[in-house]
Amino acid sequence: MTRPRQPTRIQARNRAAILEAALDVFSALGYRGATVDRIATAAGLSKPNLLYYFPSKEAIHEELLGRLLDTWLDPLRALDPEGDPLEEILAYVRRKLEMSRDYPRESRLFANEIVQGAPRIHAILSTDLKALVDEKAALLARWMEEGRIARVHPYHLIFSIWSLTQHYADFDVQVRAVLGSEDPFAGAPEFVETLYRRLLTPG
Amino acid sequence: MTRPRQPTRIQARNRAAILEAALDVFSALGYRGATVDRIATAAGLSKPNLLYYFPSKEAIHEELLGRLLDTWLDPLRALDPEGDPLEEILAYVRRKLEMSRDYPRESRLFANEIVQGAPRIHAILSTDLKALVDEKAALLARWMEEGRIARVHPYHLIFSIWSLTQHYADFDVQVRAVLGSEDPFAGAPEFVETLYRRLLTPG
DNA sequence: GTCTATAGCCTGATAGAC
DNA sequence: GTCTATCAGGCTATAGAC
Repeated sequence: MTRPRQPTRIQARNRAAILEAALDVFSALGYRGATVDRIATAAGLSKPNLLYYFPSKEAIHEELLGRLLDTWLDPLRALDPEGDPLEEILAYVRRKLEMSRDYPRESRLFANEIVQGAPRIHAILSTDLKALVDEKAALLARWMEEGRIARVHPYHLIFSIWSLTQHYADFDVQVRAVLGSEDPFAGAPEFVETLYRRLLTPG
Repeated sequence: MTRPRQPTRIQARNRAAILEAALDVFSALGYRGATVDRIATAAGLSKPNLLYYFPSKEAIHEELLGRLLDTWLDPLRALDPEGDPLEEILAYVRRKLEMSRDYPRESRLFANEIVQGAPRIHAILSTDLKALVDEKAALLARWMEEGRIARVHPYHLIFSIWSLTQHYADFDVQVRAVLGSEDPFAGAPEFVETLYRRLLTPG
């Protein structure tokens, strides 16, 4: 009853375990700091066994990045031209903040990659990502021209949302060191909502 | 005419060259990605010769971090209780943005360290950095109570300044990939100034 | 599919001549 | 002070038994 073409349940489970473990290790130590042995142990496998499922450390990293980039940009894609401008933007900000809270490893995986010059995803950034941002920046500019939100540089507006929200994931250690016992995600949502309301309310 | 206690000119020059080269390499590749050989070559020295000046790769990294952290926090220290609140904050924001433009390597050195959990400077973050931020957050809170700037969470206000300004250095590749040929630092100062004016103007 | 053993490379650091 | 040569350890990846 072996199925030679379709991945077996064991294969699917092991590949998933490897990717989960790799996300843990890559996001915490960066590409160079992560070792195959460490990922394998975290996934409950031996090192050669891990390399039976993926041809190389590089391949695991690539698959992780590609697979997660899409999800990561979903909230921006969801920015709806038909919705209320300010509410759409605030929903985007909120969603991004929730992702920093709930998926900090994903955020740090990208942060690690980009701080070091994005050697593996640079092509995607200047094609797919640029195209998406161009589209949404045009939408923001239209809303501004219609007077429905205040006029600011649309690209820098998007950058500000990225940086403000991802900061809580990427610089988590620093934020917590400064705040002490206070939970960062207690005050953050109210702060960013206030910020974007005041920045974008027309008039 | 050798001076056994005082560093000679050659020593001083070589140590400086090593630190300069190390900043280049560490900030671009992270601690693990940087190799002693690469730093040595960039400094115009052989690997053993570099290790004549510094006992280890770790020692170079530590000296860099310690030496730069102070400079990095100077703009926050300069926040003047006697000045005009909004203008003081805007000056701080502007100075931070200039540092991202003029010293992006320093920003990325810290970003690399912090994203990976700040293993080497965590103690400093929760003592010195926390103390400084506590002091300045108290100042901000006082200004808010006096009604001289609008009321927001002072710590998150500081985090927002850090993240917004350093984003242009740390995520430089992404920002440039999205903007294409447009210079990020053309639109950024006006954007952040508008943002903080609208956020903090009382009323 | 999973293991032990190991090849082969790279890296941090040292030895020792000059 | 600076070099060449080299060691010792850690790493990715593979070989080959089961």
